[in-house]
Amino acid sequence: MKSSLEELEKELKIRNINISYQRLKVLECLTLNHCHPTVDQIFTALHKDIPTLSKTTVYNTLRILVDAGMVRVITIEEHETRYDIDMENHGHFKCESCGMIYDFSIDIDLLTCDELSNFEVNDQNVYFKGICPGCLSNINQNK
Amino acid sequence: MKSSLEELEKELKIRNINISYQRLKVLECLTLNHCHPTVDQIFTALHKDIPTLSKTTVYNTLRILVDAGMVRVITIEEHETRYDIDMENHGHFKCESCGMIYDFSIDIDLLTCDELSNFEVNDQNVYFKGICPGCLSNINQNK
DNA sequence: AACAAATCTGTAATCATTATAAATCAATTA
DNA sequence: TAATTGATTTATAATGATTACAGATTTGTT
Repeated sequence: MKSSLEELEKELKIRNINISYQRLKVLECLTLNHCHPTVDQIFTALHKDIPTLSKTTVYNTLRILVDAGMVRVITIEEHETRYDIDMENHGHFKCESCGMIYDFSIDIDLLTCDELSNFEVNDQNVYFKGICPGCLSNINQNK
Repeated sequence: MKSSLEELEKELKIRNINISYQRLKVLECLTLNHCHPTVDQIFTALHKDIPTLSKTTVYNTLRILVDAGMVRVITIEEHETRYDIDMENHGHFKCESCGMIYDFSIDIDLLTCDELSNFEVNDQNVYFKGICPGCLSNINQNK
């Protein structure tokens, strides 16, 4: 897993994205916390280190990273856009009780769908919702 | 497939939703056009028959239907909420060229995911994006 | 140091959705 | 039929995330 600032710089250079402190920090934020943050969460996290940071910069940077294929957009819920630096194919589960988002692996069989054999598939998203084990046991304890 | 207004009335009664002309028409619109319409598309389609219709009513009705489990929300794209009356488990493919949304069947294997064995899964959405066969052939012809 | 190009910032504008309150409608009773 | 009650619909205003934009700042180059 790539994590150091130097490696992130390389990743940007490969994709012809100019380097800036803000861009590196947004990338670092996504890399360190694989928590699928929202724009607000990224902004709040970085604002401590970069008091002058503008939310517009966070939006702009994320658009650049998404367009370059380094980051994917997650829209499990209406009005809750999140960002994920893990481009490997995987599913997202959102707990409707605590709001936490979990990654899970998905079967390659899903990809080989006869019906779509004549389609060019560029992007795949699998979103589940429900209750996570932690919240399930809390609910049971309070009974 | 249920389609007549009478059958839609029954469906509403079963779920303890009071019947109104607007509610029936929204339901009918979703039933006749399995095109996963947006709020605007529903509003525009019904406005011809119901000139007094308010967009707020469309929003309110859809919320009631979704809460009752008769309709599901589709959020393939940010800022493009669509509604689907087909509650059977299936995937959605959106063509990035023509914007059309296609249904496709998904494998039951997807559901039996070991990692999520301790999770309570209440909702599953599979969203693909790419280019549909029609747009692919257009692109090839124009080469 | 000066210049040009890119990036960042802050504010204003946009647009879908939600909140709210008054108007309308439907059903019931007198 | 008229009055009453409750639910639904409507129109408008408010909200909030995102985008547009223009000026300020930074960076790299000569």
